[in-house]
Amino acid sequence: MQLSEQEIVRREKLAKLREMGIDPYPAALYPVDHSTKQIKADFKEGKKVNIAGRLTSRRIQGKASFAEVQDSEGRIQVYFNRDEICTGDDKTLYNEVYKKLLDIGDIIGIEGELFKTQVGEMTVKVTNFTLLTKTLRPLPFAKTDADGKVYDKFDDAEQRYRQRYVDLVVNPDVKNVFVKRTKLFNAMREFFNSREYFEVETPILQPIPGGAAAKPFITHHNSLDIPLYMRIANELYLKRLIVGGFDGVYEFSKNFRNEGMDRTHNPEFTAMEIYVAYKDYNWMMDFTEQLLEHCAVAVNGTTQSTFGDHTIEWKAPYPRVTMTDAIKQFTGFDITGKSEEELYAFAKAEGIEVDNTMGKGKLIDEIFGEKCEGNFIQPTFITDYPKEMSPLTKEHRDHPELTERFELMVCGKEIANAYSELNDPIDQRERFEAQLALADRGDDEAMFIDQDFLRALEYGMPPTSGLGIGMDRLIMFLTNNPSIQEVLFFPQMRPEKKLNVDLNDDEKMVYELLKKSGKVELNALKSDSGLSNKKWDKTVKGLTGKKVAKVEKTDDGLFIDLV
RNA sequence: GACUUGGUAGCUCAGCUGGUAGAGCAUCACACUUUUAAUGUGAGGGUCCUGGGUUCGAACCCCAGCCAAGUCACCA
Repeated sequence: MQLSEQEIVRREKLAKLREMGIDPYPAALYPVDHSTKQIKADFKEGKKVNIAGRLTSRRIQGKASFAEVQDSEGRIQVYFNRDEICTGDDKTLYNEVYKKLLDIGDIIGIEGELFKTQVGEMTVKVTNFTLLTKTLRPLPFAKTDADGKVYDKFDDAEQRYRQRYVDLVVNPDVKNVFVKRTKLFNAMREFFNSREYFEVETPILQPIPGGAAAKPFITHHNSLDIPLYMRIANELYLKRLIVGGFDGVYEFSKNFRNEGMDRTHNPEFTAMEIYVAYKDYNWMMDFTEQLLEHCAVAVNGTTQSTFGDHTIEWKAPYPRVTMTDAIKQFTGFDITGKSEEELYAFAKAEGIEVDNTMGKGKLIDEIFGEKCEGNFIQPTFITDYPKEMSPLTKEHRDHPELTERFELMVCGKEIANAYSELNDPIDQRERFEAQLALADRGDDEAMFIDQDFLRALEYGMPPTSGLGIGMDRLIMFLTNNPSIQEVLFFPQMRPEKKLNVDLNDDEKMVYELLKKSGKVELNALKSDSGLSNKKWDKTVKGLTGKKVAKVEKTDDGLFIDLV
């Protein structure tokens, strides 16, 4: 393994500590009794505290030193004074251990008492300290000047995502996004639980991937010797539970879709789905806007949030616009009663990319997606989707071509999708069959037929309304992050390629020559090798870099030898 | 999948027309008892993403590839 200079220095310090009888990774608990936040909130001069955290900066001035310690809630300044820490004649703990063997990033425990410096900074005067964990790699803490300007912020997206642990340690704003994420989940649970809806878990490995139109990941179960799919949605399982007699069930479900990745799509993502018996989609719209107002306040303390240039107002109620009206509003075209041919011709004329695998529903969806979707910035319910696009949704009570479905649009993106759930088992079977016909026509996302789900419906599901919310997207809007990777702890990345430590062919050849010759003058070996200047240079650098050979400069010239 | 941009020290970045690889912070050494981007002096630290090519000579030019970000396409 190639170590940088700083890593080598830290390993040497580690060994030195052990020689001195200091365990750099002690087993015993450290009796923390204050967080940095508690100290600042309830500051009393002279109060004794025990804190623990990482050393994030140091300002050493001879016999005294200021440093900062960061725990999970923030930072506080600590003051190390040689004669306070080392009351006797032996000044080793300060001079050696603190000044020379500790590094920025190390995790230490501090026993001390509170005071304010001449400048008024709340500070812990250290009376004793304990090394709790030595860190072997330098952590890239940023520095902030008096004007609040940040220097050397660790902000390369690739490095931050690949090493999220580093990102979290050094970028408090990043950590805050994830704190808010969890607040969002907690707020939703609280909202549902207070209404006595029941949190459940349903299978992630499914024999039939249902409940959405998407490409699944496929895996294989060895004992059963069958293919299994990772779920693309949990809808059909939750509805089975409504059949089973629960009045309201919900689940935060990790879903998996084997599709493209970009700043709004990760192969695994989290949805929340809730189903409530004896309700319809009108009720669900009221419920949704109350839910989101509640969540916005729980996360940000206010009903408003900022996303890019937009200020989003989450306060209920939200406007409700039918899809037909939305299309009429933005294109002037009335889709009511139009045939597939007429819709196709209109889409074509508007310059929308369409092809003949598309049925009526998909054409309407394309027109809406192209011409309308992006215009809805403030939370808006778009209602009454075409039947063909909604195979799990009850037919609209007044318009047989439409369904009782809504999507909630925010900043031109869908964040929620809800129906009056289709509970007519015969209609449901026909809708699945229509999906099969679409699949035959070339739509590779059309749904499979889930016979067991149909059997469940045949036993009778009460009228039910269901809602799905894309949790990742919602938290993006609530934390002003345009990229899904910023709201996932560990977004999917291509694996890092491992460095090749084996010798390549040229290096092997030179290695053999060197083995025969022993220590030899550099240029002589170069001509023996027959390599070009560039290849020679690469090869020798490769060998020395891998600690196989070494180059020495003496008065007689440059020599190379095996290590 | 297409296009654009980027990949140089632990971090953030500079690097001219192709001519010995730079800065700040970090690290190391010395000084320094209330600092706060501490300060002063000195030192060390590099697979310039990888592999080819052009050239006397490549971080830089050319070709191929890898990784990422952004835009678009596809897609909830």
